[in-house]
Amino acid sequence: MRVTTGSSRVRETSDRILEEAGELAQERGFNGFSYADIAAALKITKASLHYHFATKAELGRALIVRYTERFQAALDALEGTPANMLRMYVKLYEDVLVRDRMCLCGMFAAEYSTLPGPMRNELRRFFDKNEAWLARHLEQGRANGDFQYEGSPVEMARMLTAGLEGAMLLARSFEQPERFSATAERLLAELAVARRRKRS
Amino acid sequence: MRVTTGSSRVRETSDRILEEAGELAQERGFNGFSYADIAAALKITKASLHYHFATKAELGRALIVRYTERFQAALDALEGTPANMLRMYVKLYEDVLVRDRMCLCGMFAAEYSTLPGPMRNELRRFFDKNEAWLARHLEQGRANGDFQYEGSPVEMARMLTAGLEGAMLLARSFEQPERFSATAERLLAELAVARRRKRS
DNA sequence: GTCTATAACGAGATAGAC
DNA sequence: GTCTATCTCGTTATAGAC
Repeated sequence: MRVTTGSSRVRETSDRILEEAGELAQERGFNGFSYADIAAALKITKASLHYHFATKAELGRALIVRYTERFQAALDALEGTPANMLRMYVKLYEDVLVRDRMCLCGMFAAEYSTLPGPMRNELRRFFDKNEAWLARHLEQGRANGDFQYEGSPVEMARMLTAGLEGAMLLARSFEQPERFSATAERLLAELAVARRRKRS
Repeated sequence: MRVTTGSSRVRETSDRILEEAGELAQERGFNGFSYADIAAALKITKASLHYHFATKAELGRALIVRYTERFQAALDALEGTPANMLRMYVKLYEDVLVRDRMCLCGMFAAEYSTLPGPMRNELRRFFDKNEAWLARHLEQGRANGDFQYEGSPVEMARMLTAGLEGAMLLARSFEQPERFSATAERLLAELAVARRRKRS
């Protein structure tokens, strides 16, 4: 069994496949890229791809698992007050968008009805993890005075996720990443973060 | 030239094509259905479809135009106070979702990078019209006391659209339409509608 | 306006040599 | 683990008869 660290210089082929497929999926969606696209980019054959990921459904599932792991790792690395952590959370989305990509899972969510079952389940796990992280910090933020809002933290977490995913969708359609930032700011303002900042 | 009214009993073939294609597109996306699907549903041949819509890009564009017209007509039919009109606006989205469909344009927005140019332009027109309607009534609502919010009506309109489109995406992925309603309620609450209702 | 027939291509996937 | 070669099927689109 090989040790796989994030800093390994020579990447396994399967890693390079996931990397390339991930980029294509975030740009065009699961139904918007093919094995031929990946093969051309990596200069290997389609047959070789099938050695690593027998079916596209399997590849798709691996993409979500990997994306979820990385996202979770990024969240775990965040530190600071709840208000600042929320700002950094939004920044994670922005970093994706400026590269002309969508959140992988937001993309797949749109294609939900055409996705194979295993991918659907993995997709929900991503959003569940997101919701849990957000709800936790929204709750802490309300407790320590960073936030002021009505309703449950979970409800608010779902509103934020919906707003951010939707804003990415629209910003991309207008090819104006600024639109995302503007809407994200307003969403955070609803938590009374910005509102209190203006009054301080 | 034939008069086309909404109540005509015998529909033109091109109308029936748009109807069926529209349903397929709202369920599976533009890249998720084929001429074969439409042909099978309408029991005509693929070749006949091409007589009415020479290319799929043309069909796609017609779908957006039609959807935009119908949506605009539905908006124009709304009456009442700004607060009530907003509630009915949300209801329009809900009606789509309970039939296991997405907003056609929210769906296409996700596929934006794979859409032909003419479809992209038409897509933006839909969202522009939406934004204009929302901004107008958000402004009136703030003037007459229905709403309380900071920032410009356009900013708020964009936040609402993003939130509603995103909420549809997520509700469908969890196969829980209630999720949409809950998030929509919270979004409206941010306009201080529900908040004041609770306190009255 | 609808049909049959078919072209031309790209998709996911497999067999089997190296 | 990667290759060549091939299969099978689905896709958009067209030609031409009726």
